[in-house]
Amino acid sequence: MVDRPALSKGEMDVARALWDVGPASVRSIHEAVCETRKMDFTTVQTYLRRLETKSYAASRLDGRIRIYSARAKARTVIRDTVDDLVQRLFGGDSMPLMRHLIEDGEIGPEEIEELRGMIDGLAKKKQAKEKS
Amino acid sequence: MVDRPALSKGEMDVARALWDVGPASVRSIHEAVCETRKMDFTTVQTYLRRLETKSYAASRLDGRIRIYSARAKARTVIRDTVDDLVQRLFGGDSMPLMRHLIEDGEIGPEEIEELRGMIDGLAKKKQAKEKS
DNA sequence: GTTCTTGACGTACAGTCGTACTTGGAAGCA
DNA sequence: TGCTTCCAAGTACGACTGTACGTCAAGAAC
Repeated sequence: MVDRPALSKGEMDVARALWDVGPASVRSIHEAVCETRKMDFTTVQTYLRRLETKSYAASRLDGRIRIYSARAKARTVIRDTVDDLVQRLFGGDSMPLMRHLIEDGEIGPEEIEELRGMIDGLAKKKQAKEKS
Repeated sequence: MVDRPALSKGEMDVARALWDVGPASVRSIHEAVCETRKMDFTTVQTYLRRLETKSYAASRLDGRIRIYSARAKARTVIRDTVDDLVQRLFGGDSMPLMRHLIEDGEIGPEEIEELRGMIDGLAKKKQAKEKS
């Protein structure tokens, strides 16, 4: 895959809105962004342009309206971003982050169950691999 | 507590080294940084100066050697950084991040046990709170 | 006491980021 | 058809980042 320059914070906010609302006009994306955070329309426009030059987004003109769509998958970007953070903050070991999330995060009872499930699943997968 | 401007990536690399080696000369910190990543001596110096103006570090002269020490606790910085990321990437919900870490991260058998323990602990704490 | 080494400190400088304002054309409406 | 509104596109610009280089003085070595 392409190796894209990392996203800045502001760019990430806009990218998230873009993932949320799917291919959409600047106006819609602007509205989506503003649900979380005030930002001028033209600022969003600028960010979208930058996302495009960094190959995180693509756009086409539909009449006189420009429609932006995501080019990079959210999952990939998230992976890269998190990996980078884990690297930088903990030298690559993700356990401290996990600890932090479990101990300081707001986790409800349902989520606790989900976590248990995920961990069991992981354990099972490990065992299966070991046998083979 | 003081509200400090956020750390940039480079600053964070140096801050981590500073936390690791404790109060130390630029040279020692430089060496520590370089274990993970090549960086010029004077670059480290510049970052330390910036960390100081941002109140993440303090320094004193010991003879003609300047000794830097951390002023912000690693824990705090980590919390702020992670919270910011979670906010930006998932709108504040930390579960997706957890999912990512569990599914994509390198987690050994021991760590699986540790995670189980942490989750049990959390569940117990929740229950206790509910009763009161 | 002249040269080498080590460090602090000031300065630099291009690149990126955050945040817009401005201009000019297309569409809608009075 | 002239006025108003919407949007794209260009431009701007100070702050922050990454990455150093150059200078100057203190101490070490000879």
